[in-house]
Amino acid sequence: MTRQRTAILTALRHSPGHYTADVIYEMAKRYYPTMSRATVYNNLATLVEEGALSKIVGGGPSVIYDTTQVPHAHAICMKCSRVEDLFLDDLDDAIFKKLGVPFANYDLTVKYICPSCKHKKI
Amino acid sequence: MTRQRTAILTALRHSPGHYTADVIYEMAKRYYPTMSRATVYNNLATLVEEGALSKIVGGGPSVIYDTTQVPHAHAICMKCSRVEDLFLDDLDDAIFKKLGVPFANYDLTVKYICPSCKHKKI
DNA sequence: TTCATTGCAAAGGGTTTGCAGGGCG
DNA sequence: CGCCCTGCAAACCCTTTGCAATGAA
Repeated sequence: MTRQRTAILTALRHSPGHYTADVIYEMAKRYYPTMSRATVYNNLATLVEEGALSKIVGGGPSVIYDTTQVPHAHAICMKCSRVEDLFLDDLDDAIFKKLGVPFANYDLTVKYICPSCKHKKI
Repeated sequence: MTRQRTAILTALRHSPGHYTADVIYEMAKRYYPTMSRATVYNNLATLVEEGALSKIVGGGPSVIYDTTQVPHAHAICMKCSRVEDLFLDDLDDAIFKKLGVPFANYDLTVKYICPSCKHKKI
């Protein structure tokens, strides 16, 4: 538990949400200005392994990290890239039934146009 | 409809499955040896847009393309990276009910250890 | 003819790595 | 005291891009 790691955790706890690694880097720098990018990537990887964060891939060029702890799905807007949490009931059971063996975790990302963007007709 | 594009389609039809862009590039070269990587990427993007292929992201550093046409989920082994198709019933409805608005498509990737790798205890 | 597509190579960009120095336990 | 973590920059690697030449319709 280093100071840098504490800074990352503090930043994330202070503003839960969906962020790219680079944004988290900027957020954490406010608590520990000399922090390096590599350290952020290291710690994010560890936090994902520990289950404290989840990765959202496929929503643009960079990975998005989600601070929500409960397993759930994501809906990402194809226009503004904003991520919405989506809690589906019984998905775990449904997967297990089909797969037949235990699984580590899942990534469910739904691509859509969010109401705000649809309204704007960008 | 260029010769290069025909070569890619022929290669994919000849061996349906889950491949990275690079593997598809190698496969297509057997039908059209002077094909360039950029052309493969171009055509894969077009085929995904048309719905003839689907992308699987998050299973390693490179995108995997799936020739299966019916919407479905994927289970990817964290050891050997092999992809298994997974057909879940009623997932579309469940997503729509929670989301409240129509969606373009979804990516559901389950991470697990496949029976073969579990057995090997690599 | 016309315009999208190809091919080549180089750029791009998020992420990872190598290694030396530092600090937690 | 030992060992993992940090920091910096360079390397990495898949993917995209720029632009001239090609060829499909």
